[in-house]
Amino acid sequence: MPDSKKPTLLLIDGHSLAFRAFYALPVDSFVTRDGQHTNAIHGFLSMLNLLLQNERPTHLAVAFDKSRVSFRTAEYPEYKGTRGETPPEFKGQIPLLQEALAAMNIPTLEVDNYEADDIIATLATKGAADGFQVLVTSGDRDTIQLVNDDIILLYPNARGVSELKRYDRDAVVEKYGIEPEQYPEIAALVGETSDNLIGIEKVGEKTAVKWIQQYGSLDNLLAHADEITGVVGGYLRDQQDRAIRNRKLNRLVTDMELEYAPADLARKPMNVEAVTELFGRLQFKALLERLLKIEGVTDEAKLTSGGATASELPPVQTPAGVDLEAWLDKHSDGGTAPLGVRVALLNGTVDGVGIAGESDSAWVPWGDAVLEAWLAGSSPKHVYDAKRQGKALAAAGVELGGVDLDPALQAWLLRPSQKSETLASLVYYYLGENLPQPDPNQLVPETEALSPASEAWFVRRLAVELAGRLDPGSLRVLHDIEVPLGPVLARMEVQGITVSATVLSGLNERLGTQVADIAARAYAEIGREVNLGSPKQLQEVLFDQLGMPKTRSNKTGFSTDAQSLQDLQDLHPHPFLELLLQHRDATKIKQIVETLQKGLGPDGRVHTNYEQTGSATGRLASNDPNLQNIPIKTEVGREVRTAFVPGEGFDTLLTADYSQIEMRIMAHLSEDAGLIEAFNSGEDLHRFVGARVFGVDPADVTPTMRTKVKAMSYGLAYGLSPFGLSKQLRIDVSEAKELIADYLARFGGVRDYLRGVVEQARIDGYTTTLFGRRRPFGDLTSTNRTLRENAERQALNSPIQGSAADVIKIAMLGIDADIRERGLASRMLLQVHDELVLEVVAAEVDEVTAIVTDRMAHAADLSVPLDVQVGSGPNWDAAAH
DNA sequence: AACGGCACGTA
DNA sequence: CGTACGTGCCGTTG
Repeated sequence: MPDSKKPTLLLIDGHSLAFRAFYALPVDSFVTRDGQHTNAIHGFLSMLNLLLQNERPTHLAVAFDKSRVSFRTAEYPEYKGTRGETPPEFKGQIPLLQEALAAMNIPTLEVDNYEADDIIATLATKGAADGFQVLVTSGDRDTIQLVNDDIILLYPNARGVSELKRYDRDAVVEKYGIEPEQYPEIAALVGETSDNLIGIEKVGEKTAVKWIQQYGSLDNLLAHADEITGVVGGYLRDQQDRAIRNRKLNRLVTDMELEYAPADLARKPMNVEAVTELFGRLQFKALLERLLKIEGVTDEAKLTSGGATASELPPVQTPAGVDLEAWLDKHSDGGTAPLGVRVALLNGTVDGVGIAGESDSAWVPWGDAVLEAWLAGSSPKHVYDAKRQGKALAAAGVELGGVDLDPALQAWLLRPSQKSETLASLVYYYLGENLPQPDPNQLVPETEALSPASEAWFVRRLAVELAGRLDPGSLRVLHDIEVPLGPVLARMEVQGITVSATVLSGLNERLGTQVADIAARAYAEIGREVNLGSPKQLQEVLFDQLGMPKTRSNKTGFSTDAQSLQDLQDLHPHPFLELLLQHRDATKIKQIVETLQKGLGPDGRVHTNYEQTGSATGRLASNDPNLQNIPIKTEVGREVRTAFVPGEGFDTLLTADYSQIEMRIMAHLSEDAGLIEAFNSGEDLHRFVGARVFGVDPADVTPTMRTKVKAMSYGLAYGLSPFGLSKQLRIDVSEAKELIADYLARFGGVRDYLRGVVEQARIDGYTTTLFGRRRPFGDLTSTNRTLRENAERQALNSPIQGSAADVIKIAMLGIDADIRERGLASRMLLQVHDELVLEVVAAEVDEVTAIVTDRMAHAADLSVPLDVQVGSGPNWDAAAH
């Protein structure tokens, strides 16, 4: 056991241990759903877990080789030359491992031109000198040379990484018969196959040890080389250059310049949220639990409250009235410098507001007129999740004004694929500090919640930090689109949309009897009652009882999705299949109806929540309830839409949608002459494209041709494959392939553009929309095909979907501004990606139609017109044209 | 009670 | 083996 009086520094060779783990664990047993191999990561982290548990290091770091070249390969190009290509399954695992270590808050080091062992040697030597008990974990024998009274080597045995052999000085002497410092001399004489270092012929470990024991060192041995008798003596004299070269190469560097000193490597609490997220992605469930247990974490709050806040918090002042006015003026530099703002809620109502400048903070209880005026005014403010905070203030009667930066939006623009993060996790991630939080499960919290004033101070710091990390394009999107959109969305949410409870309950009742009726008939067909909603029970019915051919397989057996059932209907017709499909349709719509009923507020309206940071492309997401997936495709589905009606005091619902906005954006981005002409010609798009693809007159494009071309056009922007297209159109793969080839040949600009998007993204590491919104991609260079191709399709789609999202958001800003400026009563209620729904008073229909059409059509200046379809009616279904 | 998997609604 | 979402149910797990 380590010396208990000394701090313990654990140093790990990341590559060497990960590589050992890779070979110790079966590749195929550790693969995520996405096809990412994880055996090396899993093995490494298991080992790390054991080490943390058994050795209880106080300080910890992991070193990696930066690349395969180092000063050693520069000196001797054959160094490690026998090592083959890195196995493709291993390659992507190192970055993920590093990500895991980062989430666990374990420092990793890598330095150009040096190997991990040099970093370890430097830190170990320094650590020993600084009074640490040092533990080195490496699978490289060269590290034996580091062992001394303060440094112990933990070396993996043949069984992989689950057991580590402990080498202190005595153990080395016992095993090799020499002192640790002498080990590299032995190795130099014998040679090291794995490093491609050839030793002296006929000299093995026995001989080398004997010589070194006798002469004390390699230098002394060579000085007395003429004393060695026999054939080996001759070899030694002839080949001594090899030994000298080997000794030079296997000497570890102990005086590197490093960014960390041993004392900087003190263990820090891990970022539980990031670890949980990543381990979830890697599907390491048991490992996560073990890790949390070792860390002594039962939940996140405990951990974050355990960590100290590194910064000195500014004192919390409590100015009021005129003092507050002076305070605000002073700390905002006369209203020019933004202040951090944090609204504190107590039981859902505003309790007060924390405000902070660079080094001062204030708590102002609610009810101060100066505060309210300042919040409503245009003095610049940094507010985390301004939409939510603004809604809380609005409920208390104050419209939040002057929002300058919002860290929630900034963090999303920086990493749009990340699930939205809490203020605490952002503080942790970007400022490296802990935001103390009380444990919500404790009645008497161990940790006091941080004052809203201090939270505001963190918000301001975060905003500034994140602004510094955003590129100019993203900043433009932030300032011109996302920040101003917040209050627009907040108003839409608060307003909600009236839904007729009568229509819903009538529909629900009808669907209820329909579902029961279909179920009864289905049971009759198979002679028993099963749960038609259970894929597992359906599999029994279809494949065992009815003996139908097997469909495509999934994790729990064979698929029973609609496509598979359709296919079965062709291969093995049975009335049960049709009934099952009908049952699915009816229950699905019934579910949606019931969700809407539950969402109906006392005001008779449904208030969705728009997740502004909910998508990776820039789209909005809607939840609680989701109003972006209300049925439209079927007759009954559309009945749901008839329940959406204008509210009290309004006369009609107005819908406005972009027709083929993604294709138009593709036409613009690709500058394809044919596609641009298609949109400028005024001809039906699919007819025009069909004529080109099939080489006929537009008038001669048959419905089949049009269907094919339409599917093709929509699929293009998603990275559609011949296989996928063939399945959708129920045609041969060869025909699909031909269709794609013909299409791309006729629209070469599109082909070049799509190819170019992916290539550029591979180079840049991100894609960009029309307005500068970025989406980073890591897997475009992955050697894992599944991962890479997924990333390619996402990269293909992101600028198109994302630009469309930009466009409609800009239109929404314009519409909202116009309506408010003109003091109209009509209001914008819903956004469904390419469609807006407004409720309008009769007298304003023409004016609102004009505003909406104009703002939508002119939201972006493209090389093709943006066509907007507007309709109005007594309900959402009727309003759609 | 929480979670993964499936299925399916929208653009 | 087509992008982007959210929701509900089932069945398993704790």
